[in-house]
Amino acid sequence: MLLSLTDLSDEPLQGQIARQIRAKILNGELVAGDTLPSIRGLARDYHVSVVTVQRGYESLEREELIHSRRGKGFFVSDINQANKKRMALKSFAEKIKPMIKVAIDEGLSSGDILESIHNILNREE
Amino acid sequence: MLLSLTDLSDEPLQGQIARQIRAKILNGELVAGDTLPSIRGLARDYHVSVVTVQRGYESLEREELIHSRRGKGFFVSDINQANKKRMALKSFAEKIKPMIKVAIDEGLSSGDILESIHNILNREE
Amino acid sequence: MLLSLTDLSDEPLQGQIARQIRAKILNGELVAGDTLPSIRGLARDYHVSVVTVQRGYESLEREELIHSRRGKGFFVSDINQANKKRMALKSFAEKIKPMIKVAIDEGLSSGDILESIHNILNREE
Amino acid sequence: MLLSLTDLSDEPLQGQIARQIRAKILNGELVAGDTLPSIRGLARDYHVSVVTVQRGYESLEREELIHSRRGKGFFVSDINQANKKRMALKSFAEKIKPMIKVAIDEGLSSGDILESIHNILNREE
DNA sequence: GTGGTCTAGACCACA
DNA sequence: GTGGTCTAGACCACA
Repeated sequence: MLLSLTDLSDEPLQGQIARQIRAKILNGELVAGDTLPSIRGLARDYHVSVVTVQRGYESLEREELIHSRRGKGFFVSDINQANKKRMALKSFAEKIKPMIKVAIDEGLSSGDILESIHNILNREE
Repeated sequence: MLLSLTDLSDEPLQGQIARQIRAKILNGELVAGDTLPSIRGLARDYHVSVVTVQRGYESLEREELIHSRRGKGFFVSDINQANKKRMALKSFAEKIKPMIKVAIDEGLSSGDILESIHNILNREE
Repeated sequence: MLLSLTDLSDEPLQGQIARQIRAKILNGELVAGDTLPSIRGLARDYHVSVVTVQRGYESLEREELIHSRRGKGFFVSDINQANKKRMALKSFAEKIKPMIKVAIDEGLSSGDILESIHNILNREE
Repeated sequence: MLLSLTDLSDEPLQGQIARQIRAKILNGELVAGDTLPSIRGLARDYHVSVVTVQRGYESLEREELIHSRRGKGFFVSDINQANKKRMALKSFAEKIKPMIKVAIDEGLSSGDILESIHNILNREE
């Protein structure tokens, strides 16, 4: 599994691990039943602590995106396509909502906000 | 000055102070030359430490939204209307960009994202 | 007497008053026996506190650049030309020395420093 | 790391810390990737408060001379040699300029000023 | 009165 | 272990 981890970012390492694996599951790169790298292997490969990987996996487990089988490792759980999209949308909306509140408090209009998002989307393409 | 501070949030108190005053300046509720509450007064009124208020004010000072006058207190700096909007838009875009990247990584389309924002804006109104 | 006082600067008001009058004495604009504005008059004209002016005058008194006559006000003291230059040079050297130490600590050479001063002098002219 | 801190000086402790570490970075004594003493370690060793060290480090962080890594500590950032010299020169010029203005106001000539600097440099060597 | 600096503790998330 | 935030006091210069 290819991850890109850096301790220069504000984002905690455990969060980077969870986020990148979560994306692979939600966008279909990883599918139900796929095995995840072992905690120790991933820790070794990326020079991070076993505890750090463990905490990343725990987040995904709590979101029911992955599950562990005793002695066998971690596996991608079975989530149907509709649910995946629903999860992605829900987590996006939850993160974005407070930022929009702040923007409105600062005097931006709905139009300003939509235009800004539009511009970002165009640049991302 | 009316603020709403809580230590139940993940957002640091100093950040809550800075954010709420920033909004009042950017949306025109506070204008150039207005005085801010004294550090000690605000600390007393909201039962937070003097240092906490000071750090909030320091952020705003670094953003050049406010400035202090020796022995007199803090004052709202002079920023023109165009600049206010530019600042609000810039900070919004900067916060929102990484979240949009994540959403795209998770398989959401531009349409999904715009629709989600649209829904949030409608509910906020 | 024309002064330029601002509370936007880092320099205290009392220091601004002392500095500007000191310059007028050392560069000959004010000469021995000249009267200084009354403390209350200066305070009124420049919208600063009487205490602030008083403290500025006290600095100059301690430097023996001015003296008060009971009930009559403040007067410029008698200092000969050579002494004026010596005083200006001494205070310049004292302020500049620690800055030069810092510059050398930061790895600048004597040449770097002299060149920088040279550039500033050219621009000031 | 060897620092010399004193509360007898007018210079704030946090400023002394920042200044001395800044010098070590700019003159090459500390290089990119070097670790700084931990905030708590330095506070203990020099009998100053954790907050004081933290504020010193914050200054250097804002100047982008150092950066922190979560749970690991502070590290010297990567600045190339040319930039180091440019930064040292710029900060020197900025501090020195107002003092030269004062000296000129007090009637000193460019020659007086250059000679004074020259004398100081000779004594420093 | 005001802001600026400082102390000596504390609790938290993260590695 | 590390940094980040916070408290409840203190003393100072300045207006």
